[in-house]
Amino acid sequence: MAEVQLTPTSYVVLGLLSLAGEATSYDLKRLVAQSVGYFWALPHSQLYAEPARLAKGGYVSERRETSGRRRRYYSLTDRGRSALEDWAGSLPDELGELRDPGILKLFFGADPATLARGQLELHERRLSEYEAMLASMGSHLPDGPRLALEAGIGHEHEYIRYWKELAAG
Amino acid sequence: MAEVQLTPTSYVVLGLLSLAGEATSYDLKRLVAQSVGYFWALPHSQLYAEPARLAKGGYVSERRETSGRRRRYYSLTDRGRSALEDWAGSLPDELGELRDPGILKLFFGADPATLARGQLELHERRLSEYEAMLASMGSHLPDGPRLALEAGIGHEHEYIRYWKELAAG
DNA sequence: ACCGTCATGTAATCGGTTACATGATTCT
DNA sequence: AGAATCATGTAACCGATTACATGACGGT
Repeated sequence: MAEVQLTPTSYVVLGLLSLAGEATSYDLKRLVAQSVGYFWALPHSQLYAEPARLAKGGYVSERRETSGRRRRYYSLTDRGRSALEDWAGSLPDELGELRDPGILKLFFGADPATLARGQLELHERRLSEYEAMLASMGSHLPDGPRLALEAGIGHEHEYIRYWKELAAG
Repeated sequence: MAEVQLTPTSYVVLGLLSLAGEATSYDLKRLVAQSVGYFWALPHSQLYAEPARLAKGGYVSERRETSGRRRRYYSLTDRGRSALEDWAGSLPDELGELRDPGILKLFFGADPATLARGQLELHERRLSEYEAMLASMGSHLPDGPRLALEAGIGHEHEYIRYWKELAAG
């Protein structure tokens, strides 16, 4: 059982497995797209590579179909579940960064008004999507995912406030 | 002159060189720490590797001291300046992601109130830093950097509003 | 039958992170 | 003189991105 480093990607996989039970990489891909993906996306190739890595470390177990597609089904081991709980139960060591491509361009000389109008449109569209998600599934969403979605909505409001001011100027 | 892919890291380097003129990797390291670093950090090793990469692509030129420390001084070439302008002048193709470690933990089961109190403290500290920066250098900051800083401040306010609500619950 | 999209992966490359290393200054 | 920090890099590993590839299935 090799030593594998647990990255945020690892916890996304562990977390989704804890919600979904047994899942294939393709299942994970769809789950990401429908849930965390809106604020923490992963390319599907990672969802093939990462469970394999986690299996090496003993955090997940693999069961493989013997016929047909021979799909690999992954599920949490005790070790995996406990790693996930430790992680979720501890305070983050550091804050995230804004890392917004639009703000980076602004920093290095983009024209504020032009940029702002473009960004505004994108953020308004995204806010609508988030609000549609909340309206449609909000009530039967677990607390964590719902609160995370509300965080996303809050930040979209802030982006819109910000770019609107610049779009005017 | 090899084909090198221009990443956000590349544009940070190009952008800083356009502001600073000639600079060494160490100069870039200090510049990042005092400017973009607060919303888009880079490890110092990247500030050694990336200018070398950019030189291969003809975006920057290198001049090396012949005595003493034999420092490498980099500066923009015409190609580099024009790549930077093209980039800054075009609209970002896609929006950034929130990618906040705290929100990720929240999504996967962290206790909201406990987490919120921790995050709140960190964000309040960070907000103070940003406001101190704005107060001290705000007036003689170029538009781009100042607007970027204001974006950071706006998002910190939003984080504080958000976590405060959860900290109470 | 055929075509498109779904489903399921693998391979290659490369940027990024982490760790290591060491000469020069500055402070005590 | 010694310690600590500044300054300046290099090396190794590895996670992430991009591209390639192909069998299954559902609809026309």
